[in-house]
Amino acid sequence: MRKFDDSLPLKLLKAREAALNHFRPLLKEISLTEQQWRIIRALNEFGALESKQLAECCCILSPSLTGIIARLEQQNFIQRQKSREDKRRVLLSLTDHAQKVFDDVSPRFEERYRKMTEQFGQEKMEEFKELLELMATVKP
Amino acid sequence: MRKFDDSLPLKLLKAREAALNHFRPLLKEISLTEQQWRIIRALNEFGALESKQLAECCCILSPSLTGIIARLEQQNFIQRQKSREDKRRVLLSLTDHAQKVFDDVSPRFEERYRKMTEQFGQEKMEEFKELLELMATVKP
DNA sequence: GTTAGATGATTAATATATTAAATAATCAAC
DNA sequence: GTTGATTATTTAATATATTAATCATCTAAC
Repeated sequence: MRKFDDSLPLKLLKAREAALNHFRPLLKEISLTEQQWRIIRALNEFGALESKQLAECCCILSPSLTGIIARLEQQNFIQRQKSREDKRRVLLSLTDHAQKVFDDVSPRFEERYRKMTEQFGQEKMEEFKELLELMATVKP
Repeated sequence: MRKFDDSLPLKLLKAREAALNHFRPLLKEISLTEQQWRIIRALNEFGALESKQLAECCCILSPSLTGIIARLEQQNFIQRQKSREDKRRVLLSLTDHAQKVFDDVSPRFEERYRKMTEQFGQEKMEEFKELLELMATVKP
């Protein structure tokens, strides 16, 4: 039978852990979790987003997002406003404070990302990302 | 600047979600979490393991493992015994019940794994796993 | 205009992740 | 044989993941 270590989910988990280790020190330094930073990055790029869209693009389930947003709002990183057309929806965006923090630290993340890519190999990284995208599309 | 979607950790997360979607229905059917199943698979292959070794090979941190083991013990899936040589260590192994459950359902997991591999492509999968292993070795 | 069903967000309950601290046992040096 | 550092595990505190259920709003059909 297939060996324990020959498991795609496990290999994906271990690879992700290794990748994250490149950024954890920086995240700790600015006191943000991986998920919080992902959300801030998304809102920086897309501007205001509805909760559902944010959950979708950050790969975070709605119930988790509710809590994460509440804490980010508490820390003055995110502001919420209800949509006027559809009162069920909530629009989320970065505060000026969050934007400033992002602009300050994102170059340092970029630098670490560059180093990680360099270590791994530029071409391999391209190939790797393509395979990851392909796997993300495989339906059960 | 690099786009939001061009993030290796995010791609790894999405690929892993997609991969797990092939097995979630089965896990739900037998009322085991992904982590619980991973631990059972490990103990099936390696026999008795110490907590630390189990954490290492399952990529689960010790404090998480403590809780997971407690629940698996509660459900009569795992038995613990303290090492006589080193009273700090705990030896973990599958109960007969767990072994029986594993033997019963593992073929169904194997079948789904086979289908997933087939959908993704056999050769691509090989290549993919090699890149994943390589990434797992990259140090920050 | 009402109503049944669908949808977006939240709440609740339980499981896991993460970091720091505590506990207990071992080991190494003296 | 004590002491001090190290190691394996657990506890504590907080954050996130997952599933089910709730709540409010909206939409479509009547």
